[in-house]
Amino acid sequence: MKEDINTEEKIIKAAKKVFLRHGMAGARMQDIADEAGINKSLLHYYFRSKEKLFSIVFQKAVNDSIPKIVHVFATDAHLFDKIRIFVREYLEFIGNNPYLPMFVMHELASRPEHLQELLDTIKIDIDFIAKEIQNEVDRGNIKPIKPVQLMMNIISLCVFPVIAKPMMSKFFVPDNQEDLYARFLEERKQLVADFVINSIKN
Amino acid sequence: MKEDINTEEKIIKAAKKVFLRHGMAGARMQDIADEAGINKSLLHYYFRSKEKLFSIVFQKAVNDSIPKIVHVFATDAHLFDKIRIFVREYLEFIGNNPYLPMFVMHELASRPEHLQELLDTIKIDIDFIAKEIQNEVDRGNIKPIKPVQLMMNIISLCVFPVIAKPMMSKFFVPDNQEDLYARFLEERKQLVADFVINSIKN
DNA sequence: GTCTATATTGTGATAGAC
DNA sequence: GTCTATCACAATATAGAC
Repeated sequence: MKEDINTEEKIIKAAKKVFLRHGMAGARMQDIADEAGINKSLLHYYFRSKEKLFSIVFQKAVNDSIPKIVHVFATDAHLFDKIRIFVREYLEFIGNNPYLPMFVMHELASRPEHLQELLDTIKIDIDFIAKEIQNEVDRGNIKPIKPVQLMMNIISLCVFPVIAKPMMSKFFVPDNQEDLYARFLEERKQLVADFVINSIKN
Repeated sequence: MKEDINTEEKIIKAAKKVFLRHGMAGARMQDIADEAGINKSLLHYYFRSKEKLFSIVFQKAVNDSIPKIVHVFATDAHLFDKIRIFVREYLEFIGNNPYLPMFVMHELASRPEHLQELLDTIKIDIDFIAKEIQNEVDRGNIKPIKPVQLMMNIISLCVFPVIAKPMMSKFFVPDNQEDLYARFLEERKQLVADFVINSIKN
């Protein structure tokens, strides 16, 4: 059974769920306690304050989501294959964590001064990806495009449709059917890579 | 001078600024009053409650942002030209209202039950755009793609880089220079349309 | 470690003078 | 219409028993 995990882990898991759905300002310590099945004061016993608890969740969220971008590109496959694998894996990951990107971006936009330092602890190297793309351009293997722009395009095509679901499903899916949007996203695991590769191949 | 506008307008303008940055839960009535240069109780005199004031701002935000998507496509230009014009105009619009898309999406994700009814008042017809794209596919003028997927791709490529700025600028722009990201976005007014058209043209 | 009870503060909302 | 003063309650945080 899952009841065996210790209280600290239970709290963090509950806090993650509540913070990701409602953000720092919208989250309630009572809701986190309820979700964890414990008393409110225990939250303060384990973590001094709401802010401290939030920091841990936020840090975890960033650590979980950002590095996912890189590891596929550290292989020696062909660029197009890397793009295909990345899109499939990243869409899978976001599909399982749909609130994560919006949470991080909303908090960063809402109070950048509090959170910039937390971002600064992240070490991530995208230069080697940029260099690989630039090489392909220089060799004439793909159409000219700035590496960062291509990277941004790929990430945009993956992330946006997931975070925009509540807005878009009304207009894009007849009768607002839940599972239809899920299928719409599923289709994109193949479609997005094709779309990108079509655009840059010579 | 701008001081001539009446108090009601001043309040709505201030409320928009504060709500868009911090969301419903993060916004403070005191901050809205300060921003409008008036007293806190005046807010309740003009608008009964925070929730009421929020509804007005949210409704305006949706009305402002969604219909922008459509009007370009109601002309009789070539599809590729429509895409070029749309991308340029929409990126210009979002550039001037960078907090708007995130605000709407965060609120919708955070408390869909409260806001779905506000969304329902929006009447918008994207069917004629879908039909036009489908026609181009059927005639073999562009590569096969589902119209809604193409539309989603275009919107993703426009919106995401703007709302993700606080997260992405750290990794995509050396030394986190403010104006460099602005130039990065400026480039996309040309690049995004090229990227899309390259991908679908036969 | 976990609970109940309580203190403290923040914030939306109202009353009433002008 | 606009202000000052105040209320009422929600939410974070702490004290102290067990």
